[in-house]
Amino acid sequence: MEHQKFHDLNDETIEAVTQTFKALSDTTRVRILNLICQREYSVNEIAETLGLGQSTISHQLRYLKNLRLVKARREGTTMYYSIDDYHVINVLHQVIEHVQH
Amino acid sequence: MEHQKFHDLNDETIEAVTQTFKALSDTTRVRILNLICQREYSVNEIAETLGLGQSTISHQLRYLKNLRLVKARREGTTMYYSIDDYHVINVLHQVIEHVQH
DNA sequence: ATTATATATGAATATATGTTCATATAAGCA
DNA sequence: TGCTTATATGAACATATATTCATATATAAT
Repeated sequence: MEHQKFHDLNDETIEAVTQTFKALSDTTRVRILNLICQREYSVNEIAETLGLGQSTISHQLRYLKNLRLVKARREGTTMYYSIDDYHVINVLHQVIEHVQH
Repeated sequence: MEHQKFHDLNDETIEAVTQTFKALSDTTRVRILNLICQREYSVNEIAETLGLGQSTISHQLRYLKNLRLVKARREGTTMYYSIDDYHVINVLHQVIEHVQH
């Protein structure tokens, strides 16, 4: 098993790595990402589906959008959010499956 | 690209997943894991190599040990720590490489 | 038993983070 | 313009978290 691959990590790399994992370390954000990886969802759809407040979802979507994990599309007054970084989603799914087995 | 695999996540799964990512969302813990994936290290070796206090390292090693990401071996008064969960280390390395490219 | 070395632990502190509330902004329609 | 709907935002609050300091524990050696 032991891969033994050691990385010389500079400060920027470390920051980027921990920032990515931080995005996946909150239950609300994980639930949002796991939901919208099916299809795009509006803010209200997400809030209703997850049973959380509109403001909470909006704040977390901004967080995820700043990290370019999700992207937004406007249609009238409605904003549709979808996944922008499928590599990170892949990592999320890996850990979900690891935990479930 | 789009995998479209949606998981029905119960509360326990979500907690376990976010807990795993939380372990990887701190710079000190990432540096510890990245270091000891080469070989086992003592607490002082880790502290000196990373330029951090002994207490800081010890606290974080306990954290990682509780999650069974690392394991400890005693030799006299010295404790040697090494990786216990290579699947999680693999995830860490994936993200490191993703960030670096 | 005393001393030295290595590690662990608990309390305290400072900082970071997530949610809520109230309100602001933006778009569509009468 | 005024009204409605959808979303975004900022401030406030409560909680979580990482580090530090002082001290405790554990093992070994003299």
